[in-house]
Amino acid sequence: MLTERQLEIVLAVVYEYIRSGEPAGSRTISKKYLRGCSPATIRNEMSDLEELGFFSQLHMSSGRLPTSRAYRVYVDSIMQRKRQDVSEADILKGDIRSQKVGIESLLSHVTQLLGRVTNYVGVAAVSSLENTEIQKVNFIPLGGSTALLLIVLKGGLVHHTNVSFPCDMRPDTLDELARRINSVALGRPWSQVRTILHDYVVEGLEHYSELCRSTIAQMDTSLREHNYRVFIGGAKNILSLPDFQDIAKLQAVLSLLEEEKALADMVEKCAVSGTMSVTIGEENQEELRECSMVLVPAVTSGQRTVLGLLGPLRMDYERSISILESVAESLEESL
Amino acid sequence: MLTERQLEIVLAVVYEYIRSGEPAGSRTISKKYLRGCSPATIRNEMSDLEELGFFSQLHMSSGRLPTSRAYRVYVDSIMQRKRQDVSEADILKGDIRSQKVGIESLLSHVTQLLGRVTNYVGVAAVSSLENTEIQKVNFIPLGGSTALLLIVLKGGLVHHTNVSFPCDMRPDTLDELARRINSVALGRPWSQVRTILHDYVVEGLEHYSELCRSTIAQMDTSLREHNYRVFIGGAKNILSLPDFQDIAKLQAVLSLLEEEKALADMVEKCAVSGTMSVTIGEENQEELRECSMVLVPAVTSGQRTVLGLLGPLRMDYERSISILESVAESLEESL
DNA sequence: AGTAGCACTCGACATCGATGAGTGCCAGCA
DNA sequence: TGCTGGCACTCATCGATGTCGAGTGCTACT
Repeated sequence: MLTERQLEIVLAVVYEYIRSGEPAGSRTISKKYLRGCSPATIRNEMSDLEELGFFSQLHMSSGRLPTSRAYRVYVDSIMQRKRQDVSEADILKGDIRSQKVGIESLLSHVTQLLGRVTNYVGVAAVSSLENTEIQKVNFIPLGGSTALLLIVLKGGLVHHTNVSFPCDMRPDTLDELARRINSVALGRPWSQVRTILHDYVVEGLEHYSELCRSTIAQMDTSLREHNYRVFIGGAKNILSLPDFQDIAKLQAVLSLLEEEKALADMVEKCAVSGTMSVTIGEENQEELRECSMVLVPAVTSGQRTVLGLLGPLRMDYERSISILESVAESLEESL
Repeated sequence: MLTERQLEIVLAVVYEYIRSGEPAGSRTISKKYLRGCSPATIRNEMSDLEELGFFSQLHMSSGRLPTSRAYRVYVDSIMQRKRQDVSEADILKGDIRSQKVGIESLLSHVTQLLGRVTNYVGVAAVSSLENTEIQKVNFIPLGGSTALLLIVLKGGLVHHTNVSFPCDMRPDTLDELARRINSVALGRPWSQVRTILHDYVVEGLEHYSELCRSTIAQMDTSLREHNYRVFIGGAKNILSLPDFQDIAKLQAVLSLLEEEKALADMVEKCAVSGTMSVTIGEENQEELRECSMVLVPAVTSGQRTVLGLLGPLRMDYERSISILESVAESLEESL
């Protein structure tokens, strides 16, 4: 669809814009990247490419700004090239290996690290339930007909939520309920436990079956809302980027970062696909129109973990991807 | 120290600045607040007050900006006046009462609510340990010589941390250890448990005494770092305030919000004093030079809870205080 | 098809003057 | 002594104006 030369021009414009932060004109492209063509030729091609939706202009007679579509071409081309490792990778790995205090503080630390070295926003998420083996379920009576439900997952992740029962529960009733749920849940992921417990009535004891089902329903709604635990590190970093000097853009990004749900959705997609994902500008939802998000999955003892970087459209995709991959790698070693 | 008239002028300048966002000049003050005095008189007084450190000028011949010192006088004067309730208080109370899903999500919801109605940053913190009765202690083996330590506090707050032992532990050894710690800890706050378990050796069984002490030490360091669980809501709000159009200021605030430790320190002071605290501009640490923080303690079944608002120097102290107090009140009812 | 040249557009930047809010100071008045 | 009016001065803001340079579109030429 694109000629060889058109492709080169798109890549050059994107590259130059990422490098310098300023829209590239035909002269620059001709001098720096396509010495064989005169500026006038480039101009004609650029004009065509603008019609095709790869470039936009701030005003008649400014250089060309790449659109999301151009970035997409650029990123795809990066992905095909053999990736070289970043020199700083080793330092990062050392830093991560020296931390070993449980998955949650580790991930929180990693997001801050990612944010610091890239100057973008570091993101990490771990699936708190759906596909991770359950290690223990426990009820702590809170008085009256409510109790605290604790679920410990295999990697050491703890999920807790308040549940209420149709009637007051004595502590030993709760213990018995926990024992029954444990006998089913142990070593199984939630997705299985849910269906098994739903049919628990076959076991006989009507009373507990009923309680189990009600509890399961409450757990389920709570967990659907918080299926991923999301960590964010270094949101302040993007303030220093020239791309976010505009307060309105900042506001959009920050409001997204406070909406755990939206982030969880993006993470979910990456986790199920199991491959790196780069979503650029308009490919994202509303608030992230001006941003790109790079996400890489990490395989950690059965838990779905995802690391990511949120940066401006003109983020350094090549470096971001390298860093994320090497951090994900050392995370996998650590867990 | 200040004459009656000087005090009036200070209050008027602060009030006018909070209201309009622009430095007030002598003419305005004379016309709006001190009709009895001519602008010239006000000028002379203002000049004196500037020397005394209550005002500063952006440039020779701009109106006077109140300094932290002037805000302090203003806030002290507000506190003495009888406080009238805000009309929106009822709505807030209704909103809070309708939520009842455990302390953590409640606080998280409250911070967002505070942020939304005031356009400042809502803050909430709850002391996770030191002075709250412990309800249950539990170990979950994580394989090898490490385990997950779960501590459930009276209000339903869960604290968990990874602990490691000098040797591999069998699950039943861990259970026995938990049983022993529970027998001491149940119904007591951590501050007591710490000293009791430290002397646990008298009980006899050397092995467990040693394990207890080692565990205690690890819990202690972990808890010293995370003694308060801090919630933040609506950081995006301050972006729309004219006071934070300057990116540098924003950066300072955001970097503080990411530092849980610093916030915890402020909260701690408020919690132990048990009274409302307003810290203004320079009274705060470095990053908050341009901000004020209002904190109110809430008494919730033995747990130290603190609610707060972080806003610009010229925040509406009167309204902020009223809102915080009524929210704190309904929080106390809810728990 | 590719190139060179030329006119045109538009943002960035500096300059200039007018305006208006606000100050400091001084002399006069109760 | 304390207050007031008057006056000169300062400084930010705003709009008009002009210049500069980067970059384009178009046309004619090879």
